Amino acid sequence: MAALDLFGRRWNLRVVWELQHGPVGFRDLRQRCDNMSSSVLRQRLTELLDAQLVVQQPDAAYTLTDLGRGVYQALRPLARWSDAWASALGKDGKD
Amino acid sequence: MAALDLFGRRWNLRVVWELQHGPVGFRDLRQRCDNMSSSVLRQRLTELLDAQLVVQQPDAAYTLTDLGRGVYQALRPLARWSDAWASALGKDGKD
DNA sequence: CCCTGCCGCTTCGGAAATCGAATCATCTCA
DNA sequence: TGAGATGATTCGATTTCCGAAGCGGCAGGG
Repeated sequence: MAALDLFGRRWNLRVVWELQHGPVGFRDLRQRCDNMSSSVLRQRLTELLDAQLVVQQPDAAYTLTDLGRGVYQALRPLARWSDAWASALGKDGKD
Repeated sequence: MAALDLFGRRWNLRVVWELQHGPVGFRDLRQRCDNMSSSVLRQRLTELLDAQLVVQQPDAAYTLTDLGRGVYQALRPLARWSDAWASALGKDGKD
């Protein structure tokens, strides 16, 4: 249940999601995340570092740990579902 | 990506998760969700009703739609991962 | 050396989300 | 009628988030 708490915070899911592409620097990561607030990004990264989902390389770039890659794997069904969700809303939700 | 936005809100993941057990009334649901704020629960339910993940039965109890059950299915890998996560933190994180 | 530019990161004031307790209207049962 | 439960709403206080400015460090060029 701690997972639902960790990922219930505003950018954590997104940060892990964006980190899939490999090591990314702070400013790059911020841009990938829709230019989210740098203060919040730092806070989220601290949480993810603490949760051992992310590590910081010697060159200061952030990257997923094995654990973090596991999250990404576990997130893929959700991504697949979101497609079904989008098409379901598109079909009968005439807004 | 809209999914990451919807589920990036504070209790949405948890509410869907708790709704898996079947139709639940407002107050019961609130208790299951760690006695979250009733105002926020109402807000989240409105969002989930709007997203067609949840419907309200004639007796006013809330329950998942097919779409909502799909989310729960998509969430199960994440739940399985969280076990691995917990044991990984338990092994080398001596706190 | 000094200037410019990029980097990770921090600070801070205002805005927005969340909390939590009180409250309302309704329904049921005695 | 009166007590108790329900779904739902309101509102002030607290927490979180935002976003822009700025810090120190580290290159490269003049």
